[in-house]
Amino acid sequence: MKNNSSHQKISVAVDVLLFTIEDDKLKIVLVKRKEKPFKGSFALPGVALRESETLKEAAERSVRERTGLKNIFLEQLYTFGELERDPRSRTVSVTYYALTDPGKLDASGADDGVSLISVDEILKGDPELAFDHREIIEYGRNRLGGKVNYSDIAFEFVPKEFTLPQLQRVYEILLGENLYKANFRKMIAPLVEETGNMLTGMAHRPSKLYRRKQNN
Amino acid sequence: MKNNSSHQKISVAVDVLLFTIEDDKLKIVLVKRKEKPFKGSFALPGVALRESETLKEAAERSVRERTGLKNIFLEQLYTFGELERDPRSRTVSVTYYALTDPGKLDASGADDGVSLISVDEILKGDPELAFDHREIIEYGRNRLGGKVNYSDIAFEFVPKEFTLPQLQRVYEILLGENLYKANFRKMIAPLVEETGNMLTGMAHRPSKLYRRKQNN
DNA sequence: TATCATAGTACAAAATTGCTACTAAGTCAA
DNA sequence: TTGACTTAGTAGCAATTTTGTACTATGATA
Repeated sequence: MKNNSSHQKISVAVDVLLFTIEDDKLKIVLVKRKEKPFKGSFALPGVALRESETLKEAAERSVRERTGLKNIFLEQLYTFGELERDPRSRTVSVTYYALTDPGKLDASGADDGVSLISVDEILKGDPELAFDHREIIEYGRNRLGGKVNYSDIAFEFVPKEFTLPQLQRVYEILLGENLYKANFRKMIAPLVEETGNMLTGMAHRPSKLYRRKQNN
Repeated sequence: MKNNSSHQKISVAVDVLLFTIEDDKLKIVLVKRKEKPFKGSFALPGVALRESETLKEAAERSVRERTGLKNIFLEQLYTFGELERDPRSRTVSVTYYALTDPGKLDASGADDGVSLISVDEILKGDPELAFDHREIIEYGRNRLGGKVNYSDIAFEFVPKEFTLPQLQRVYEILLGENLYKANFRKMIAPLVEETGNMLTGMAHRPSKLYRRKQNN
């Protein structure tokens, strides 16, 4: 850590990958760029880091300015610093990933110009994104897949009260493979408790509603 | 990602946690600061990011300038951006961790002012480090512990030819717990192959030397 | 009221992990 | 030269976890 180069020409940006699951698909919030370069292309919501805010605060601001969401799950992902990432100037981008259930996102009153796009489609190349944002999303997608197994991130994608089939579907989408119902329930049982309510009106047998167990 | 703030007051540093295992202890390379602030304290080796280099290149440069080492294992750890990290100016520090076996480090002809310090001692608070470097090392130490189980980082701490007891010791130090010999060998067997050589002159039964299997 | 589709449970088979106890081999002291 | 010592390496069983199948339960719908 030195400060010998007194005139700094390197910009610091904070970009956010805001994931949610809707219609059984992993999706991400993108914004349509209104300026060059990549005018009209989709890009990750991001901000320039201010001197008076921490990295995480900048990430929270980015989410809030675009979607109105506050207090959602947010963790640092990776920092990208290739030379030609941004044609305007040398920019280092610290990325965060945020998770939310689609209900909160709908209710939050997001900007125009904010879209929810299927991550699978993006990774196939459609639509093409601005900057290196497709690669960033690919990296984030892989991280999510890894994190499912040794953390509780799956809960971030469902409402406070949820059914086990719902939660299992989240696991399956994040892992990209189907799970055995019986095994899934054994695994998840210590983490949840019944609310006493049922999810009815769905045709067929209704399922019990659970909530996340707090302590433990 | 915006560039509306044309005069950038935020510095970008790249700091490296260079770990090795020596005398059955996890150690880290620190340098003694020659300037204020924290003059005389130990700190992580770091550099200011140059406009013409990527983050990883800066990390490599930091390792090379201090220790002479090239081509060692290097991965990004985390980016620290609290407001008061550096009393001189707002500094975002992108950190990398590097791993090496102590043999390479000895042979590389490191600078004066470069020390190998026990990580356990540092985490206990002795010696006290400059900036927030103790917290960074704590974060890196935890990451190492987690990574052992689902990656091959342990191999980075041993020479090209190694014995299974040596490798097991590395696992034990990183995990902080003892492993059963028989299980360890079953787990590691698919990853290694015998070289045909033995490590002799050690008193007691000599052990076979192995190398890492390449493909697979 | 029977059928359908999904919710939820019981339980065996297979694989892995945890653990103990053994045999093997070189050094060193007598 | 030999036997004790200490570490290297292996065999194998017990306990647990994971994998998988097959069943029963329940409300909606026709």
